[in-house]
Amino acid sequence: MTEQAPRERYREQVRGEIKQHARNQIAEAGLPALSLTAIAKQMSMTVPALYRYYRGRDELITALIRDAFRSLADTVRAAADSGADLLALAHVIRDWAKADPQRYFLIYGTPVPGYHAPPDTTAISNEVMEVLIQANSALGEPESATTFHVHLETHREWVDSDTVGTGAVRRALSFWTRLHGVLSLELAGHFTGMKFDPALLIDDELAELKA
Amino acid sequence: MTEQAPRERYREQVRGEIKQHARNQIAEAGLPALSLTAIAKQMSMTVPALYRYYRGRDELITALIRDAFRSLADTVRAAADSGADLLALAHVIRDWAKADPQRYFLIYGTPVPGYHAPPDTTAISNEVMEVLIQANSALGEPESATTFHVHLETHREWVDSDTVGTGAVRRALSFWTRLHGVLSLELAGHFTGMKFDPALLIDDELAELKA
DNA sequence: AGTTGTAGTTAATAGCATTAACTCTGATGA
DNA sequence: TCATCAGAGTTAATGCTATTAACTACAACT
Repeated sequence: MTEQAPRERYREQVRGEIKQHARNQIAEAGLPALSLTAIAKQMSMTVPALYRYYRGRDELITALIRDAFRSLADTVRAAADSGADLLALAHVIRDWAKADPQRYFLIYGTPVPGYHAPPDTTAISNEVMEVLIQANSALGEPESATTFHVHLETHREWVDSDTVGTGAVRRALSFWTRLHGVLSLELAGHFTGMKFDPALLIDDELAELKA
Repeated sequence: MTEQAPRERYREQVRGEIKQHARNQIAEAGLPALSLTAIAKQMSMTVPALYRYYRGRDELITALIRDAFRSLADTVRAAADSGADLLALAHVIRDWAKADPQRYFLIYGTPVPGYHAPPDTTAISNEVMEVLIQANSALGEPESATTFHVHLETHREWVDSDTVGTGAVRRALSFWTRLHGVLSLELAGHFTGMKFDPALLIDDELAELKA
């Protein structure tokens, strides 16, 4: 088997370049600013040439969303594997988000009413959740069960591993929603004017999580 | 002083109609789907005629954002004035959001990098926060101060009323961020597949708030 | 060496926002 | 009452945007 790749390799190369330009545009001016025309101009190509690499604007965006999820999942898993505790994990995610806020919003921002992410993308999303649940399984189960805990007992089919306690699932959900709550408002600039440090609020919110 | 209004009244009437069509479009297909062309068609007008009423697409969006903030502030204040407790307040906000998710995202969704809301709009946003702080001042101050609490002591100039305790401010922030965390993920559909009831998660998250 | 697929082109279509220049009409002041 | 003036609405034009179709040229493979 010789190098049957040169054609395919070039293709992947160009696909990557297109995505890079797209990422830059989104990072600078948001998703609405993503323009195939602008990308083509930057690459010294004509616009229709881009259609050789992506079916259209939507497929390009979908690819970017998938990449973003992949990057987040890898980052979170790497941190968890190297023994980061929940607080450290939270700050790893925050750092990832702050490095490129629009990438975070690409994943967790305003949804487009019609749009449904392809199955492989939601699978990656679940990966993140699985890591969070695992990270939360270190702490034990609570002695007193809250209403939601009881509710979760009978609504946790979506969790892959049966071995993990419902308390861990519940804490993972708290972790995720609390972190996202602070982080998304911070990234969206809703705290500007209020001069406190969002990182400290996160610390506080997650400290209470252990209770 | 006679009826100097007919002209001005008609103007306000049309401005309202334009906004209504805009709201419908956004509710159905998101902000990117907002099209002046479509609005003009629905109103049997030509597109440039709309420019008599709004400087352009951006000013129309700004007006919608202001209206959304106004509606939320009024809703929250009304609930608070009629003696709703924190949990009830949370569900009032959730109901408001679920009635028109895209309106919620218009306010708290993905930000446009360049965009800064006009001062009068951020003022309304502060109104909401003030109500939340007041609602949280009913509960007393905690005996033990967390790190963030201490931090907040010296970073609360943005709070109008000096009489309210820092604990109330901290709880208001927790309330807001926890609610937004769950709500925005729910509205964005990130819980679909996980079959639990987000309302119960909110109850749980806010129950822990009292601690 | 000829065939075939792929990258790239040009040309065309259609939708979008925005501005300029114009017309008409209803209210207002002399 | 009539002239004026402002505002609503029009048409026309500009310049973006994405998308599709039809074509060309080249490079790989048989």
